[in-house]
Amino acid sequence: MRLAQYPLFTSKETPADAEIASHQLMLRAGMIRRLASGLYTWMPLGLRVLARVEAIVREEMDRAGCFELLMPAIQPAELWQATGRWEAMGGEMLKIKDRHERDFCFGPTHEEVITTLFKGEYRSYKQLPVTLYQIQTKFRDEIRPRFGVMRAREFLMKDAYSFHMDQASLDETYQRMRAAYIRVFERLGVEFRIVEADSGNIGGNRSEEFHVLAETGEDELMVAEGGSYAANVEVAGELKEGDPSPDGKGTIRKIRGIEVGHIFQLGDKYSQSLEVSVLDTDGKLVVPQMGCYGIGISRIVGAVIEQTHDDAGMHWPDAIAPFRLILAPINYDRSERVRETCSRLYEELTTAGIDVALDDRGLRPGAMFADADLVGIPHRVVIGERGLDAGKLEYKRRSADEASEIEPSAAAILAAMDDA
RNA sequence: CGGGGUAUAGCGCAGUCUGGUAGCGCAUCUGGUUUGGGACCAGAGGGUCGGGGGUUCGAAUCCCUCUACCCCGACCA
Repeated sequence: MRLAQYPLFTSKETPADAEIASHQLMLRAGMIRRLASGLYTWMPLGLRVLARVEAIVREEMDRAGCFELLMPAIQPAELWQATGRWEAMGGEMLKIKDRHERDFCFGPTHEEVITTLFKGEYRSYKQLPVTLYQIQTKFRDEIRPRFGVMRAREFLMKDAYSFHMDQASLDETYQRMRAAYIRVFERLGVEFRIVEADSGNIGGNRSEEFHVLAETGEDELMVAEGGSYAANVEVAGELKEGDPSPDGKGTIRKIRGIEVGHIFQLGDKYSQSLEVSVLDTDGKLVVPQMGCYGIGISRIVGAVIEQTHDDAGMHWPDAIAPFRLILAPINYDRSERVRETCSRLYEELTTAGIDVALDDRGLRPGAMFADADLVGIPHRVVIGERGLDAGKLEYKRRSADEASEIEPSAAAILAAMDDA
C-alpha cells in the first residue's frame, strides 16, 4: 500500500476521553473512531488488523472441522421467551419492535437461534456430532461501555455451537475446540492463559476462559506457579496469593488478564427447553448435548495492544500487523534515486507476498518514523541517499534499539525479516 | 441505576469565580527557508462557546432545565 492517499489519521495528541493505552493508541493511530458510547467505526487501518485476527480464527475453526454459517443479527422475542432468557438477560439485551409491534432483539448471542436451526434440519445420530459457527457483530447494552473496543456495545465475535448424542462426544469436541483455541492464540503471537471459569447465565457445566495476559486486564486470575492450576476469581473462591494450589502442585499467584475466549459445555439446557431431539441407533429419541465456544475478535485487537505496546506506540506481532513492513524513504520528494529504489523494492516485496507499506507521503524523517512506531509496523527499512551511496539499506525491527545495514535488495530484506 | 466529573475551532486546552461580544498550542491552507527521529519564519482559513429557557442594556461567564461523554461500582467475548 502506498500511504500518500491512504486514510491514515495519526495524531500526536492523546485523546482526553480514553483511559487505557490500547484505546488511546487505537484512537491516535486512527484505527477506530467513536460514534456513540461503545460504538466504533473501524477505520481502514484498524480493519486490516481486525480482518487478520478474523482470518486466523476462521482458519482454525475450519481446520477443527467446524462449518461456517451466518445467522440473523435480529432475533424474535419468542425464542428467548422459550428459554426464559427474555427476562433473565435483563437490560443487557437491546430490545426493538418492528412495524407490527412485534418484539425482537439485536442478538447478544445465538444459542436460541442455532438450536432452532438444528431442530429444523437434524434428525439422526448419523449427522452428529456437528459444530457450526459464525463470525458476526453482536450487541450487548453494557451497563458501562469502556476501554474502546475492549468493552464495546457492538463487537465482532466468533461463536460456535456443537451438538452431540452423548457426553463422550461432547467431551471430544470440547477438547478439539480447546486445542483449536490454543492454536489461534499461539498464531496470534500473544501470551495467554487458560483458566477454569464459572459458566454464568449461558448455563451448563464445564467452562474455561482464555485470557490474554496484561497488567491492565480487568480480570484477576489465580494461577499456580510451578503447577497447572488456573482459575478466575469466581471459581478460585477463597484462594489467596501464596496459598498452596488445590491440586497440591505449586503456589498460588495472582495475575491479570483480558478475557478473549470462553468455551462451555452447555449440556441440554437449550436442546431441552426448545424441545430438540434426534434418533439414536435404537430408533429412540435423544435430546442432544451441546457445547458453545466464543472468541471476542474485536476485543483481541485491543488486548494484543494492551500486552505488547511500548512508549512509542503499538507493536504488532507479524501475524496480525496491518502491514508487515514499511519502506521509509528519506527525501522521497527530492531524490529520484530514492524514489526508484522504493518503487522497485515495493513491487518485488509485494510480488513476494509481503504486505508492505510505502511511505510516499514526503514527510520529514522524524514524523515518518514516529508514525511507523505508533502504528506498530513490525519491520522497517529506511531508504536514503546516504545509505545508497554506500550500497546499503537500513533494516530495523520495531522492537530493536539498533538498526542494521543490509544489501539494497528485496531478497536481503526478506532474509532480515526472517531472522527477526 | 447510584456516586463523581466534563462539554469553548478537527484534536488538546485557557477564559467562567469578578458579565462587556473569544484566545493559545497542535493540525489545516499559502509563500519562503529547510530536510536521517514529530523543522523554522511570515501570512491565512476555521467557533450559533453541547441544546432549550430565564436574568440583564449586554451572557462562554449568573440561574433553571435537558442532552451527550468520561471516571468509580454490579455484568461480559
